[in-house]
Amino acid sequence: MDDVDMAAPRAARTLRRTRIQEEKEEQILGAALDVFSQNGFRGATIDQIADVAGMSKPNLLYYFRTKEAIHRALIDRVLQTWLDPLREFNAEGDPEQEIRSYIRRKLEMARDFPRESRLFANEVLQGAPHIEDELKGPLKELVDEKAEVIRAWARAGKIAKCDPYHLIFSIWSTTQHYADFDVQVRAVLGQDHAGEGRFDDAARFLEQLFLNGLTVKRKDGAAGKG
Amino acid sequence: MDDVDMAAPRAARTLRRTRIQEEKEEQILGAALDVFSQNGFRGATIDQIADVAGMSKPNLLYYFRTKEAIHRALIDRVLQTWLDPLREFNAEGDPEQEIRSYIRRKLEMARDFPRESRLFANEVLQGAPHIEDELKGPLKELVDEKAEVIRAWARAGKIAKCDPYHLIFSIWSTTQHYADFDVQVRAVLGQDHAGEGRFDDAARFLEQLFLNGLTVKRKDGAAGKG
DNA sequence: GGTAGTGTTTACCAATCGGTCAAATTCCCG
DNA sequence: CGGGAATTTGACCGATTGGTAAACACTACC
Repeated sequence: MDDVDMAAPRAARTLRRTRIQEEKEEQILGAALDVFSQNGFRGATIDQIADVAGMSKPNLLYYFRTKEAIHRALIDRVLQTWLDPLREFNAEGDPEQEIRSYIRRKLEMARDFPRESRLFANEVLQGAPHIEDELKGPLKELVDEKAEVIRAWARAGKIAKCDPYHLIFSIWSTTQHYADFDVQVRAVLGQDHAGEGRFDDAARFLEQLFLNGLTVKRKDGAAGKG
Repeated sequence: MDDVDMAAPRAARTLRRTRIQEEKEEQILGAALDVFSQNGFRGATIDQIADVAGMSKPNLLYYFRTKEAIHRALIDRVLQTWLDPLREFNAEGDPEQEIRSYIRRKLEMARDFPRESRLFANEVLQGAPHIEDELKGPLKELVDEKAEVIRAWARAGKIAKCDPYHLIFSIWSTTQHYADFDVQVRAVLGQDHAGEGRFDDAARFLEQLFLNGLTVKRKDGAAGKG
């Protein structure tokens, strides 16, 4: 291999990564997270990212040769940590407790990393043109694995029988809602919920919902369908 | 009022609406729904909309003077029908049945009008710059009203005590998920769920979730928290 | 302290963006 | 069929888009 990969960012063609490379790439990815998560891929511009990153456009393009390259690097980095909560889902643990803490962890991520959530939301919403492979490959495999865990719990009578895939979807959607639709949530709740208490309220509600549902528990246990 | 409103589309400044006006505006809004729902406001272009609508850009701009005008007309039209299911939420009905049919109606809309769902999702995700007033005004008022209904049901012991706002959020998020994150849902479910059976599965799962939760119902009714 | 990369900037490019204009065409009604 | 309004088009505009070229500045290392 005589010729270097000219498609890679110029800074990556050199052997050793310099201090400046680390710093600038960090700046760029941070700015790109801001811009891509707010405008989606098509709506984001390199100028905008360069502006937020505090550098000139050609300087930015010295580190990432194209808009796609920035987006890809960002997706790759974020996807890793994003699926961690699901990976921690433990087959040996107590089912109710596992579901409870999964919900809680996902809510914490919605609260602490809303931009990351919106980055994916934008991408998937717009047809996932850049992450199709990740969805059909690693993501599907991980979900398949965890779905089997849930199914085993249901078979063992530890939780109610239910479709494990739709259970996972419902946990994703309810928790990520507080990041992706934040402005709507805050608009509906109004000024009095200005703080971050809505995340605690959401945690309480969702734990109740997923474990007990809305039906009033009757003393004689007649709540089951007749 | 001598001078006409020059900010309005030229076609609207005339008194009688022509057949052609009706038809072309319909074409444009249909195409705009396609394009805006897939790319968001910033990511959409007039050329693209004109192309999908099968007309030239100047011709399109004869009916809607700006990109914002198309978007606004689209939002106004769609927002009306979008909130219908929530409006139908009936205080006098049976709580469990009302929640059940609300979920079902929302799922049907996710299945039959995914573009409309994605239009709003894109808009809210990107900070709702064009519909802030609608969220804080009419939407909030409608939700406030229905939240009071739910609260009354809970007080009367007809359903479990819970935060009505987060209940509504969770119904929105779980149902719209099947429209907004459709590609992800299909990627995870795989080829075997290629048809539209996933909506039926989702309906079954969500009804069970919202009414009974995941905890196994015990004969002695000990499922309630101690 | 020179020099070979490494990093940065200015100037620029073609393509696309939202939008305008005047001329050409079509439609509708008497 | 005639004529005025409604509609459509091609040519065009300045701004912005993603990206490039080359000169310039810096920095690390001998």
